[in-house]
Amino acid sequence: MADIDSGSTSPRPRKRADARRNEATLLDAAAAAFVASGVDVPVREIAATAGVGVGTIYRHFPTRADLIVAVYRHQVEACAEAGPTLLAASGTPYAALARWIDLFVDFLVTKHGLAQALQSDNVAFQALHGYFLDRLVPVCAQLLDAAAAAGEIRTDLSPVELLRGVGNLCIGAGDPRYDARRMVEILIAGLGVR
Amino acid sequence: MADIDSGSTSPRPRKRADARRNEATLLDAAAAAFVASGVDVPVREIAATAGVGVGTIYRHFPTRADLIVAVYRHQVEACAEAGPTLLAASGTPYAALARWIDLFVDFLVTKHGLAQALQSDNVAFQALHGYFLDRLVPVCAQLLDAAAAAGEIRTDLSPVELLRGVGNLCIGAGDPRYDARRMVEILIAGLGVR
DNA sequence: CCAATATACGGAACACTGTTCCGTTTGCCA
DNA sequence: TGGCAAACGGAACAGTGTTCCGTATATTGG
Repeated sequence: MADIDSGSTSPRPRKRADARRNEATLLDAAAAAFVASGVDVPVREIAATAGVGVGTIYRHFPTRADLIVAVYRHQVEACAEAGPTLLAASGTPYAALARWIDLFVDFLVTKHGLAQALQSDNVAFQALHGYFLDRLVPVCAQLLDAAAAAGEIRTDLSPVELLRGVGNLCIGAGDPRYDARRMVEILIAGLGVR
Repeated sequence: MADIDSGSTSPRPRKRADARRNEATLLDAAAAAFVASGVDVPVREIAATAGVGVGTIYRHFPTRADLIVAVYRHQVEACAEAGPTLLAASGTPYAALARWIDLFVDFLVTKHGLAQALQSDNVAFQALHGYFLDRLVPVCAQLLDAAAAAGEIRTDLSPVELLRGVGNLCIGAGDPRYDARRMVEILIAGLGVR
């Protein structure tokens, strides 16, 4: 590469240094705030933690969903990539599916309020919903198809429905009187052919 | 305090006529608004529909949950009472449980936003949560115990968890891409012993 | 190194919630 | 019919998300 950005294919003039710094600070502050108070934490609180104004948040992340996606992108990617791996490594497709769903549940139950946000009908959260679906539905479909082809599970369930059902069951995890993992386990058990 | 209201057991001086009239009007308006816009419909909208001020709503129903409970009380009672009936009429306790859960799901999926509200951690909704639990947990427990005693289902699930799981699965019913009834059916299937 | 300027910032302001409060109205009873 | 407790209406308050624009500053051409 001859110089910093040689190709005219990169129409990105590179952001100002303070902007890049603020974006990183914001991601850290948001991640911390999400852990401490859930993904519904007030925007002003994140801004205060990061030491910036609310306007700065909205310039970097036009909607709250964009901020959430940015914070959790790595983990969602990891979950998506684990799908094929598990399919190759597990004894049966059904077992792989069960283990993959476990990963998904692990992710959700440790993100206070995320499962709830995923089901919100608020338009601001559609990007969030969309990102999760775009990234995870194909993986889920692959596992589901494999298990169905092996005759291990019922075939009348779409990947979107399964993900949504599992997401729903994870709402309110954290309450000691409600074990989301067990509920999902029962759901997955119900998937098996009699 | 010799008289005025002879029995000291009746401390209710009977409300003013306009108050009783307004309460009824309010219940009708709320029921209509819930159907049209879900249980999250703004208070001002209900007030406008009923032709009263918002203050009047809050005098009759101190929290939003009280209003929701008042609107749906009859239906919840009916669902609760159906439990023992089904247990007596069905072939097996497990079948009775499945049919009773069906009733519960029918109720929830026709009440736009109610399942979501039931899981809200907002303190104003605790009364709602509490009412549902008080009324339905004993019924669910009876069905669950009977099925467990018959050896038909796994025994490590509490009535509260089951109700909550089913409630969760009903969130977002109404979306044509998500069949809450089927998800609950799968969950109940997963309850059965292998 | 300095000035010009596009970029980014901060936070006041707006819109929309639920909820409270209190001056005004009204049904009820003596 | 007069008085008053009960009930009413809606303005006001508090807490959200989101937008907007005057101000500050990083960058860059001279």
